[in-house]
Amino acid sequence: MWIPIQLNETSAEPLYHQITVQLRALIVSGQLVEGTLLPSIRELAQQLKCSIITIRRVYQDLEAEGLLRTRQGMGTYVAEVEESDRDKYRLASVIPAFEAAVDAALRVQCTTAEMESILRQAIAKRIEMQSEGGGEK
Amino acid sequence: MWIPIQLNETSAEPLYHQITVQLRALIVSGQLVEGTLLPSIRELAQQLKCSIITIRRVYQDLEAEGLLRTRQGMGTYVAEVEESDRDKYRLASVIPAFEAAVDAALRVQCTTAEMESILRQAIAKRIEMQSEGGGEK
DNA sequence: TATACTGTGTATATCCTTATATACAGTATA
DNA sequence: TATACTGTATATAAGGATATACACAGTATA
Repeated sequence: MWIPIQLNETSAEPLYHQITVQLRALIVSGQLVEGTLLPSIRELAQQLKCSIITIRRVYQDLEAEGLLRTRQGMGTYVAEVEESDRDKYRLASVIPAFEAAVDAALRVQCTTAEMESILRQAIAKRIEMQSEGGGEK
Repeated sequence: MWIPIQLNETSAEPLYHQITVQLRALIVSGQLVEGTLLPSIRELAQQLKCSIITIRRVYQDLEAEGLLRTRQGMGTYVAEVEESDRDKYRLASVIPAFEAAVDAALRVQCTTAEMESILRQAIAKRIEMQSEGGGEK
């Protein structure tokens, strides 16, 4: 089984983190449905040209978040998530990022209006980059 | 000269970074006016109970950003910033933080409306914490 | 039960970040 | 010019993050 993950070798962002973030997004957005059997750590390690221990770390981290379920000898599956918990998982990575941004803004006395304006510009910029880059990271 | 900087010893955030962020905010918000002579690296190191090299790094980083001006033997001053460049400096740390937040949000298919809602909640939460904590970090 | 898959645990190499000491160099002034 | 301040340069200690190899253990099935 092939998983759409793109690694940026030049980035300072660590391998395991790039993989975790992208795999989490695939699960939490529903692109990988509940119960799906993921590739084995050796298989995914081969696909991404990294060590199986790196993949194991990713699977472990996501299991700790409750997004994966792993059984020795059998493999790793996408966990079943309560419909009601869905948004909690979806936003678990988003909310802290926004809080950090607000912190930075408050430190330099940004007004609420300014933050909203900056947000709109950031969205515009990113949407634009997405449509340009196509499938790129 | 005393500078209002509070360090959180327990935090994982490195010393030099805590100092940089708070000093930058003091400058960029106008609480330290242009031309002000900052405490010497030895003086501030003593106040914050850290090495002079740590303070030097902070001054160097902020000088690289254009916020400080330093002269061997004389000391370190708050740089004069063009009124027109003021916002650029103010927002230099804010915009990347918002872009990172938007990236995280787009990865899990957040809508613009969702992001705006999350932003409002984050602002509410932080403002509340600020007023509770008084002068705390 | 042999085989060929799964995940697991331990031990380790490598690199980067953080923070430091200490000796050096420029500036002002008594 | 001696002194007492400024910042600077070099070298290094200590810790954590990242990534790995390799030997071990569970599961399914021919």
